Amino acid sequence: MPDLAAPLIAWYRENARDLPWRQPGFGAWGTLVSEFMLQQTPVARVIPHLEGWLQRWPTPTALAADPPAAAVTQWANLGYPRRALWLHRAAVEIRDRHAGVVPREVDDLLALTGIGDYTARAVAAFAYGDRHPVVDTNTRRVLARAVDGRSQPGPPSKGDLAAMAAILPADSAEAAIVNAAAMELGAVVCTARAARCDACPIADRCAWRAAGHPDTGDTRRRQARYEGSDRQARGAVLQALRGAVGHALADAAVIPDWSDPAQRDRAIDSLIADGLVEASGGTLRLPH
DNA sequence: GACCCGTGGTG
DNA sequence: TCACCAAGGGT
Repeated sequence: MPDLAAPLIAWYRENARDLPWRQPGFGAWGTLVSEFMLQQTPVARVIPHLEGWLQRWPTPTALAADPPAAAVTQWANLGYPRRALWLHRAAVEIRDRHAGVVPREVDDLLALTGIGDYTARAVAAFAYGDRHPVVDTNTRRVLARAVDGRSQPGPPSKGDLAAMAAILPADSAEAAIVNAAAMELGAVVCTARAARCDACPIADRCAWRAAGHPDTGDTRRRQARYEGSDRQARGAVLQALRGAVGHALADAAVIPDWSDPAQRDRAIDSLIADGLVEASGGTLRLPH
């Protein structure tokens, strides 16, 4: 396999975007919060929310001292509000199990609520500088193209970590840069729709480009339609409860005019099951 | 491994 | 317009 690390590092040093979590001394808690927010939410939408969150809760212990409702409200419209709940749970776990310090070991990070293969290694590599493969959707696409000669990656698998580990330099600081560079390249150059191969630092050693950019098919599952979905109903319920800041709402007063009453009830039940909503005495509120 | 989970920008 | 896409993770 051609050396991908060296050109990636050189390109990243010249072209990396100036993002908040890349500031020196941003800290492991800041990194952890940003990674939670970045799970399936675009960078541009995360940035405006990050500073306010960290100002309100500068440490895991500070967040853990407030009720989950505060986290879900502060989360605002970032989407997938379960992440706010899980981030709060992770903060409690960090306080109780790690004396309020974001752990450094991947296994300890993986044991926290809401942290999986990507986020655990992102924190260990970017906040603590340790040598781990970090694989997100951008990296998977870059590797699928450059190494496998495919237009899109296959389904996520454990093999993704090994594939990334195979191109990491021995030095841990350089390895962290290669991880970040692969993500960055996928985000701004080797994008899902129209790859800008003219601006790519590894175009001369890209298997996909060498093969003439074949369309090798797309195994990804189609995202379900949002309009009319249960997710939309859940979102509407939660938005109503967020607006009620703290106090409970009568069950019947929550999105009363929803076109599908059965779907409304189903949404509320599933939110209760997730722990995002509390029901008591015919009223609903965010969890305390 | 399949399916579920929000929200908004974009080509 | 509308399907696609986004620094994933839990069940």
